[in-house]
Amino acid sequence: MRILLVEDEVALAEMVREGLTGEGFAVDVMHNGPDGLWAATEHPYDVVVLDIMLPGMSGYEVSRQLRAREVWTPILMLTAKDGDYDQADALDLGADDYLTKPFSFVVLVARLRALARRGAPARPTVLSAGDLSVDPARRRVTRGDDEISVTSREFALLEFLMRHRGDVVSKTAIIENVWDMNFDGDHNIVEVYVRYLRRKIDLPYGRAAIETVRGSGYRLAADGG
Amino acid sequence: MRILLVEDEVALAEMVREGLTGEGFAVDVMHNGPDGLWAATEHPYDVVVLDIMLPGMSGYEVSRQLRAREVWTPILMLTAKDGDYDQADALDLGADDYLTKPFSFVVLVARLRALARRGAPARPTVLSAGDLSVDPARRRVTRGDDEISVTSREFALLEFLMRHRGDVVSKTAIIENVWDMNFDGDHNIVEVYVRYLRRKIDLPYGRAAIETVRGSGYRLAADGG
DNA sequence: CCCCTACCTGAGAACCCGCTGAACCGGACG
DNA sequence: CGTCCGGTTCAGCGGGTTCTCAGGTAGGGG
Repeated sequence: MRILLVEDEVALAEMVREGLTGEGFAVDVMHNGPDGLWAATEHPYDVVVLDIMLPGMSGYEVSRQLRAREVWTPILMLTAKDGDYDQADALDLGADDYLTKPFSFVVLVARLRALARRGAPARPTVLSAGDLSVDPARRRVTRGDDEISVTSREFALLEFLMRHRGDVVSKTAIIENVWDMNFDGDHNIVEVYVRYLRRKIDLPYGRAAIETVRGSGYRLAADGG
Repeated sequence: MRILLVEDEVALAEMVREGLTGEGFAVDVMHNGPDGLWAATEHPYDVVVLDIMLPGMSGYEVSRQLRAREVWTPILMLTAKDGDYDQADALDLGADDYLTKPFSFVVLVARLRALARRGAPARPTVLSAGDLSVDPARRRVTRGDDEISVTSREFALLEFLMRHRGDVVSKTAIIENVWDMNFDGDHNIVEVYVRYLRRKIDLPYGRAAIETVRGSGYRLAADGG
C-alpha cells in the first residue's frame, strides 16, 4: 500500500511517516507543491495525502493539476481548522476526502484504508469553474443551484472548454475535439455554438464565463465568469 | 549520468570532480561562464552544476541564456552563503535547485540524483522579465498585478521580444518571426507596433522595458525595465 | 553646426473577425 | 404525414485590428 505524503512541516511529516510505516504502509514524503505534483504524476500511489498550505503551489493547485493530467489517485486533503478555505472547497477541487488538523492518527489510518479500498474509481466526475459545473458522467450542467439543459453538441463544447478552463483554445482545436478531425465545414459553427452556450450559461445570469480572444479563440474563465 | 560542473575555484572543482567520478558520474568541468554556457548548449548533460560567481559571465547569466536558447537541462546552483544574492534569486532565474557553500558532498550527490531523476523541467509556460510576464498558453500579459489586454499582433511581438529578452533583435528578424517570411510591406510596421506595446506595458508604469538600439533593432530589458 | 538617416507619432483607411438572425436539412416521434 | 428539435449553413453587419502614410523629432557623423 503506497502512500505519498505532501506536507511542509517537517516534524509533522516525519511523525506521520514513521507512524504509517509502522502500520505497514510504504510512504514517500515531499515537502512542497511542485515536488508533490511531480511525484504523484510519476509514480502510482494508492493514496495521496495533501496539505493545503504548501510552498510553491497550494494543495488545491496540486490536486487540480493532477486531475487535469488525468491522474485519478485518491486524494486526502489536510485542512487547517482555522484556514481561509473550508472542506467543501476541498471536495470541490478534486479531493476525495479531507481531515481537519489536528487529526487523530487512528482516524487518518482508517480514512486511508477506506480510500485505498475504494480505489481509483473514486474518480471525481464533475468539472467546476466557480458556480458553474459540468458532470460528464451524468451529462449535467449546473450554474449555482440551477440545472441547465443543453444539447449534446453544446455539452461536448462546454466540457471541452471546461477541461481547458483558464486557457485559450483555438477554433481549430475546438473543431478537432468537439467535432471531428476531418470536419470540413464552416468554422462559423463554433461561433454559433458558443453563442448557444452563452445564451444558456451566461446571459441569464449576467455573467461572462466564455470570453472571446479575438484572433486566437475562446477562453472559459477559471472562476466561471 | 552526465554532469557538467562550472566552477572557477580549481581546487574545489577538482575535488568535486573526483568525488562525483567515484560515485559513477561522468563529469566535465569548465572554469568560466562562457565556456560553461557553450558546453551546456552543445552537449546533452543530465544536470548542470553552476557556481554563481564566475569569470566572464555570472551563473545567473549562464542559466538565463541557456533557457533563452531553449536548453532545459536541470540546473543546480552553488550560492555562497555570504553572497549578495540569495536562493530565491537563483530559483527565479531558472535554476531548479540550489546549494549553499560550503556544502556536504553527500547532500550534493543526493540532490543531483533527485534532479536527474526528475528529468528536464517542463518547459515553463510563463515568460517573465521583472514584474512583466507573458503566458502564451493563457494568452495573458501582466505587469505586476495588472492584467493588460493586447491584440494578437501585439501579443506575438511581445512574446517574441520576451523569448529573446536581454538580446537585441533586428527589425528584419522581428518581421520574419512575427509577421511572415515574405512580408513585403513597410518595415515601419514594427515601429508602430513597438509603440503600441510601449503605450500599454511601459508608459502607464513609467517604465522602459523596450529599448531601441538605433541602427540595430530593439531589446526587451531582462529585468522588465 | 548642419544634414542625413533612423525612428517616432498621430490619424485615417481597409480589412478581417466574430456576432447574429434566419433559413435549411434530416431524423425522431406521434 | 406533419411537427418538432438539433445540427448546420449562410449572408449581412458592426467594430476592433491591422496597416499605410505623411510629417515630426532626435541622434550621429562630417
